[in-house]
Amino acid sequence: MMDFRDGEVDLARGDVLFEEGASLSHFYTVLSGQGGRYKTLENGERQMVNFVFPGDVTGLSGSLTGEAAATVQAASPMRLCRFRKNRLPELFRDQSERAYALTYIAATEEHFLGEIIATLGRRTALQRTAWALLRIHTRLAALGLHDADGAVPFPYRQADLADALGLSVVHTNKTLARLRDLVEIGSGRLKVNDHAALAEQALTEPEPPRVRPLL
Amino acid sequence: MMDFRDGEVDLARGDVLFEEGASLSHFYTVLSGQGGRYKTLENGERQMVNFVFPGDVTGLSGSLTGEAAATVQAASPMRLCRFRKNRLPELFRDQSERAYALTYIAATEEHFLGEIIATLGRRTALQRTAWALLRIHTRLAALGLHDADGAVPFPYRQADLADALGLSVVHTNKTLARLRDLVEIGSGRLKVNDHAALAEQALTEPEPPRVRPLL
DNA sequence: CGCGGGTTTGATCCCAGTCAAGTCCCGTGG
DNA sequence: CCACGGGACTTGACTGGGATCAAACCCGCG
Repeated sequence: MMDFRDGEVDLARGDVLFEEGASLSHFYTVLSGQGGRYKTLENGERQMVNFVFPGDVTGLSGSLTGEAAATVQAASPMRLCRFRKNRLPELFRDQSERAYALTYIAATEEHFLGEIIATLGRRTALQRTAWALLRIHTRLAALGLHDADGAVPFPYRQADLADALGLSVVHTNKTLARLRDLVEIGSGRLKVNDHAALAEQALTEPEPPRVRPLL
Repeated sequence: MMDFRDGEVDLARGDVLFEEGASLSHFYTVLSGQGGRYKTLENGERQMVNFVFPGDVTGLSGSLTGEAAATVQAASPMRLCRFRKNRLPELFRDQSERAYALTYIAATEEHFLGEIIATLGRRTALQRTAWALLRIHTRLAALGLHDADGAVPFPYRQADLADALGLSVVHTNKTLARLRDLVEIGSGRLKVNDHAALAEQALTEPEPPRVRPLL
């Protein structure tokens, strides 16, 4: 019935959607493009909390708690659909299925974050890297974003990967070097040559990709 | 109006509420006691995803996605209130404010997890430890669980802390030793002697404790 | 008194961080 | 057309924080 959309937003690579600590009057779903969600520590270092892919909802928790937990930045040109925060109670009242879907998404997010925590806390650089590349590839492929040879768009720089994995850029590079015949990264694409071998490096089953329902 | 509660659950120290991977027919709120939410990796190591304190909701994401993301285990005797998963749509339909509150809680959880990720990814052992102790103390104190000298219940073992911080038990111990005049841990209690100094070690402002609304 | 779980401490090792040079690639301007 | 400059990626040498291994130690309990 009612349409809660409130316009679309276009971002260029490097544009910031919102900053950590900002109070948000909107939240968003990603229509296309990829980005990252960062926290910045006192000393200026960054930690990427998660990648932002098409279909993801972002800024919801920031809308609800009144303060964005992290900065969202585009890694490629992005297009997002915008929703007004203050119509959220209305949505919950009038469209409970959609509200349910929204909560489902938040719950799924939590699930992912748990895996990231386990990875950062307990896995070696090689395992983390293999795991992350596999996850990224699987999720994007599940969204249908792969081309004929199974390569998916990958606009991130090694520094971004390092921020995500909790590693230094130098060591990230050296680790990627060790995976070079399993994985090809270049000109904005990521291609996995040997899924099984990569999974073995990650030392964890691929665990089917859990596509999220769109809002 | 309608009451969605479906009984209470009592756990003894060490009891498992549910295991990672289980499909949950219920979710819970914690009435009293403390626990931990763990993931177990292939190699048998554990990573604590977060601590479970009174007022927390747990198992919600597991209910929604059909599979618990982690194991919840009691670190002290616990009492929980149980809710049926399959009445959730009903709740969303008939009591939108409560549904909203539930989503709010999930969002807050996400916020916390983001901080944990940043800590695991970028901070040193000393920073992590100080940060965690400070967080724990602040949250429990905000719940009113402190006694006259400001000590809060702390049923966790050093091994639990190590699992939470992504450190080895040995190194956790050595790090705690370095904090010994700032913090007293013993006989199930945690007391912070010098808040400011601890915060300095954590290298991050305490950031007021964000009490969560009960369901 | 002996046993077992948790804590403490020391010695040694190694993974990943840091520092320091390149190299490669591309866009800009002379 | 080529020289220059800057950003990302590589690679090597060295260092250090935290893991691992190995012993005690310290209870509370049967």
